Amino acid sequence: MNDAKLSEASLLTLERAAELFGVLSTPVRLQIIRVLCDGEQNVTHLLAQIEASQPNMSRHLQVLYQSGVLTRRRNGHQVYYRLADASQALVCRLVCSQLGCDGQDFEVPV
Amino acid sequence: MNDAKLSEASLLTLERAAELFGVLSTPVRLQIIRVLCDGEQNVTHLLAQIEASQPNMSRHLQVLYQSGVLTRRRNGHQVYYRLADASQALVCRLVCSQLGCDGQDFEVPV
DNA sequence: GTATTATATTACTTGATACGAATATATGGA
DNA sequence: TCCATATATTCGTATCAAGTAATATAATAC
Repeated sequence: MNDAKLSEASLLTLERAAELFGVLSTPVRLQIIRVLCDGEQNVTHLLAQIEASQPNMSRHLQVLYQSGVLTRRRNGHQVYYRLADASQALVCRLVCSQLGCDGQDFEVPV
Repeated sequence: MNDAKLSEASLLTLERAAELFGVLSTPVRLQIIRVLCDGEQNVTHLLAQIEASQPNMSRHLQVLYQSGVLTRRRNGHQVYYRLADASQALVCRLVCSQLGCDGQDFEVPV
C-alpha cells in the first residue's frame, strides 16, 4: 500500500486551490463574478445589481482583486472591475451546471 | 442599462455553489478528495496519507459526507469513504491546472 | 480653495469553523 | 461478557471572515 504523503509542491498547490475556493465561497462574490461575465463594470453598477452595502461591496471587490480573480482600472471618479481571465467563470459555470442551474449564469461572451 | 437583480432561483443556486466552494476551501479536504480519486479508502488509510489528527479527519469527512461530496459504507470495524461522483474531482482538477499544478492530482481512473 | 461624487478603509461586533484533548460509540473477537 | 480496534462526538478555545456604521481618500467641477 502506498502511504507516501503529498509532495511539498503539490501541497502548496492544494493550499492555493483551497484559498481560491475560499474566495469563491460567498454568494455575493459569485454574483459579482456573474455580473462581470458580461464585461467590466464600475462599483455603482455592481451595487445596483447586487444586494450589498457599499462598504461591504468594496471589501468583497478587494478580496477578489487581491486574489487575482479581478483586475481594475480607474476612470475619473469611477473604478471599473473586470475578470482577470475567464478561468474562474469557467469553474463557477461548471459547479452551477452540476447543481442544476439553468446555464445562463457565468457565460463569458467571446 | 439592465439593473435587474438576480432571480430567486439563480440566487439559490449561487448560495449552494458558494456552500460547495466553502467545503472545498481547506487543504485537508482537498487532500482527502485527491486520495479518494484512486478509489475508496477507510479512515485509517486516509490518516496514514494525510497529516491530520483522527478526530480532525473524522470531522472533515463528516463535512464532505454531509455536503454530498462523499459517500461511505461500513465494513466491520472500518468505514470506507469514496467520491459520490467525479464532478468535484473535476472541479479540483480544473482549478489545480489553472494554478500550474503538474496535473497528476485529482485524476479519476475510469 | 470648496463642494460633490465615487470608492476605500477603519473599528467594532458577531457568527462560523478548525483544531486539540478527552470521551463516547460501534463492531468483532476471545 | 470483556476487550481491542476503528471511528465519531463533545467541549473549549482561538482564529477568521462577513457585516454595519462611521470616516477617510480620490477625482472632478465650480
